[in-house]
Amino acid sequence: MIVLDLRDKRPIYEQVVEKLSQLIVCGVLEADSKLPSVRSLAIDLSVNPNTIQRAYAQLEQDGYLYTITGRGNFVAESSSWKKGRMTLVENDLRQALKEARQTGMSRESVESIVSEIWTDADKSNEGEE
Amino acid sequence: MIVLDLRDKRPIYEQVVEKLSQLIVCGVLEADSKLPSVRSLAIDLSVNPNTIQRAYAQLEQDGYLYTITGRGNFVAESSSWKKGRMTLVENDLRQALKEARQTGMSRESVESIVSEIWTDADKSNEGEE
DNA sequence: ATTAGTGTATTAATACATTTAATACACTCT
DNA sequence: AGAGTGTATTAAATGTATTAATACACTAAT
Repeated sequence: MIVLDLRDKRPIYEQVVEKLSQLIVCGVLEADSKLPSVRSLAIDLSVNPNTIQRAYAQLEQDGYLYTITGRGNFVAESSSWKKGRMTLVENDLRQALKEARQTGMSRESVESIVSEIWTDADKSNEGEE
Repeated sequence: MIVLDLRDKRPIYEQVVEKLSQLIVCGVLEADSKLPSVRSLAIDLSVNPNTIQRAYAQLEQDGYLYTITGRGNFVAESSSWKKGRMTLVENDLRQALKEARQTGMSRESVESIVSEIWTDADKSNEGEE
């Protein structure tokens, strides 16, 4: 389902959170569909169950999934994460734009990149070498 | 000269790198002007000299300053960091824009934020609560 | 030459976060 | 009852950040 990058210096649970939340935001994982169990995903990724549990706890905290004890973890509806995700994303964008301007990037260059991103059909993910 | 945020979970040396590089990029620190010595800045921030040295080493690596042994550290010319900084900033911006689109932010909303940032006179730094 | 100030390097000790490991418990479904 | 689920706890191993204490080489001023 997901693949870890061992060269990534971030904690494993953080990578799992990122990958799964992206799959949910993209719509690849439908609302109310069942996610892999803590133990099965741990085995799948060759990782300790505690690590997956931590990731799932974070994902639940952020509204990306809901838990039913004894049954499993399920993808939440977009209404649960839309708001929080939007503010996070907007803050990131503002920060990036500020630094771009501060570094001397022209507004035209920025507009060009915006056009590029919004034109490009549906390039789901970047090519990570 | 700079102030540390103890609530920030990032390493101290990383905060120092961020703050100083911003001062240099903004032009607050002129090229060839002398930076505080490793020891004096360490005392100023109530931190170990090794931590400052690590920050300075990183800043030199990134082209923000140059070192003359026995004399001190000095602010580098913009040509030294402009290129690397620009690619970093552009990558951050692309990533932020991709996530914004993915989350469902409209292009108009993005354009609005771009206008806001490029209109705003010269708000050097955000308000960090 | 001596002294003070500078960058640089090394080693040890401590603190903290991440991760693994081994359990144990409560719940759900069959 | 049994298998599968989420959850909680404790201990140990690992890696990084930081402090601490030195030591060395260079530069500038006297």
